Amino acid sequence: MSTNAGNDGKSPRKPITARELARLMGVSQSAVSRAFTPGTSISAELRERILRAAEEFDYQPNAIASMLSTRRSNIAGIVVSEMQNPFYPSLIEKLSRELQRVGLQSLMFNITRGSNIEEQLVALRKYNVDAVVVISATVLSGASLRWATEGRAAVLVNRTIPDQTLTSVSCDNIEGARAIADHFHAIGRRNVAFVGGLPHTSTNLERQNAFITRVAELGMTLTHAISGGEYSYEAGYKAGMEIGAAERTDAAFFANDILAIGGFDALKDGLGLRVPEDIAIAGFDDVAMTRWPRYSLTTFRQPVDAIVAKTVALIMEQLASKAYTPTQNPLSGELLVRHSTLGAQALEQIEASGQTPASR
Amino acid sequence: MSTNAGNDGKSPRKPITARELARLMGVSQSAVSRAFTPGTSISAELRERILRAAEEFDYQPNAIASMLSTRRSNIAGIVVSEMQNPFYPSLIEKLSRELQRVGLQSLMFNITRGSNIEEQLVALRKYNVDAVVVISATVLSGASLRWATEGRAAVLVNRTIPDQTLTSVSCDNIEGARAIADHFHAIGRRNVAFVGGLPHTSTNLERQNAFITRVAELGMTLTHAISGGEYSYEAGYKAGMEIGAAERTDAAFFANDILAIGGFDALKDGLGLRVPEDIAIAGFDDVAMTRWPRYSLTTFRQPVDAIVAKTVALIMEQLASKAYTPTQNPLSGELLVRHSTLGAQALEQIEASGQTPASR
DNA sequence: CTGAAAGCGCTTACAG
DNA sequence: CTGAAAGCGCTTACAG
Repeated sequence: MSTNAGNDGKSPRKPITARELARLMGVSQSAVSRAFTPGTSISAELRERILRAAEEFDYQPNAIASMLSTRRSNIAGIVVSEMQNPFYPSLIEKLSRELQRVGLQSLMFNITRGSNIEEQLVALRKYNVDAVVVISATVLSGASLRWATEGRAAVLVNRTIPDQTLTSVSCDNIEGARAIADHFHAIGRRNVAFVGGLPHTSTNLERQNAFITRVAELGMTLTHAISGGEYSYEAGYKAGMEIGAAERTDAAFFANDILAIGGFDALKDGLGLRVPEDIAIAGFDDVAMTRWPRYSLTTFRQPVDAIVAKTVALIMEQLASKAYTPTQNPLSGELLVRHSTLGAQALEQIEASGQTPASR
Repeated sequence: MSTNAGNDGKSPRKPITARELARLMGVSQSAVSRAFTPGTSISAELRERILRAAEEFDYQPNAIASMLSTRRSNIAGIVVSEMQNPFYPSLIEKLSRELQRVGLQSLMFNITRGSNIEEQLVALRKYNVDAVVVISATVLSGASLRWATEGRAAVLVNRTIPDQTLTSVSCDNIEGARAIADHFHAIGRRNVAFVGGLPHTSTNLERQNAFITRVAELGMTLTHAISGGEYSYEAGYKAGMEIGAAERTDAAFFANDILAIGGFDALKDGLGLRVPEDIAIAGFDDVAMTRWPRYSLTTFRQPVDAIVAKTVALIMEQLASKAYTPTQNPLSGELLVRHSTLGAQALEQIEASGQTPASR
């Protein structure tokens, strides 16, 4: 790091190149390049000398040039859309951190709904990203996804495409939704409701189908199956008002935590019901808000760290091999039982007997 | 978009280059390049012909090569750190959208606290980003920021460095904190508390100083000045318990909404106080949660759209001129009075008389 | 281990 | 308006 007196913003000073550094040192430009590339044939001594000089002259290899030579950009494109759900920012942050660790910088591609989506995806190809991670339940068709990711490592996170021609990693939604249904049954509830989020997304469909199926298997009654239309507090609130108005439902599963929290407020504050005595409420994801004492929401925790780790591992694998077979990777989560489905006393009993998931 | 039968993931097929397309068409490679560069001298007819052929052969200019030639990456690095605060994901999303609109793709750099920060910043230089936007209250020193942004357009969002040698755009924290103090005074409160977040950050310091100063000017008593240590629900909750225990305070200003919501829950649920009758609560930012009926939190709205627009405008300006003078750009926000400081009746009265900010 | 040279795929003066 | 050619700053066979 060198100071640069007189630089008032934009650089008047061009960074030094490998060739210039080489000339300065009386070595070849190839040597400079090799000094910065691990595993190349260069004596430890020369490398040392070059790295020291580089430090002194503030030289750094130009990544753009090296991308052009190697046809490797070391960039991962992360395709995201709606970030309303607090689950995603934290997932993205962890993912980008892990990618950075294996040498991939994250280029974010924000897909705006509505506008021409394919046009937005061309950037992925233009920038020659080595890998793409699609974290987005949005309206991208399987065809455009295949086109955009063609020739590069690609993983879909928390979404799948029907023909499964692309690798995906996700929370096991079926396991989760069944666990919630089982839990409702175990605490004696028999009239249950389901509230969905963004229709036509795989997360939503899987949670809905698995829940409804399990409810039937257990002989419980499905009082409502409402589509919120989106994963939002407002949609959850509205659905909560609808469910509470009918007075029969004693447990409600919302397809994600934000919906559930909206529903919670509607049922408790909006309608004056007691949670969980009158109605038990469960969500999905385990976002930070669920742990607020006010909510203490029972939810199914998505295994975020495992999702991130698996995603990165699959990317590296694909990057290393020329041909691979797409795989689907549902990862196990964990049911977290909290106050919104169990009163404090019941929770304590269960915890004391050590037979249930922690409530943290 | 062409199908590519037999591609099972990684491409066996190299994308076509400008030279190949040129040969195919019997034109020069320069012509192909010009066809894709607006404002270059090429006949409309030739351009048309080339663009059609490009479509047919699925040709797209290689952005990496063009970066090397033009020494323009068309990439903006966005330096972010903690995304706990829901204010930031939405800011980042909008920013990246707007940057995309002016032709800059966003490369996200996640700075992890603790680990070597300068090392993390070298990527900004290696990737030759044209612009950098630092959205982060984190521990980056002015010196490392100057080094990392040297020679490129740079804007700090919601943070400043002491010597003001870098351009910054932020919400006018002083205006906001004063407005809150004035509002507390106007509704008859006289014993007020302040709760801060991340110490040593400019947002926190400005809000704190302006609030405390204004409180003194108005002759109110400052009962507490607590540092939460971080911008989190938990810190707010803890501070709320502390403030409520003393029984004197009738209004509390939390340096951001997340803190305020934690404080709200502590004061209302934890201690059984009435909000706003016993204690009025105000936050800062206007995140979505503040509009939840449960909270209806009075807050100072950051002008997010204006912040994004100004940031992008400044970036473009810097990109266009060789030398520029760093400027500080505090942008006006808006006080949103909601139920956490005014009872429903008072709110209605005020709204009817049309003399106050909307509560939306 | 080291260097000279070709090449990655564009852009852009320079001629015509 | 169009083309031939140099050059952006690296990497990497190829010789030695």
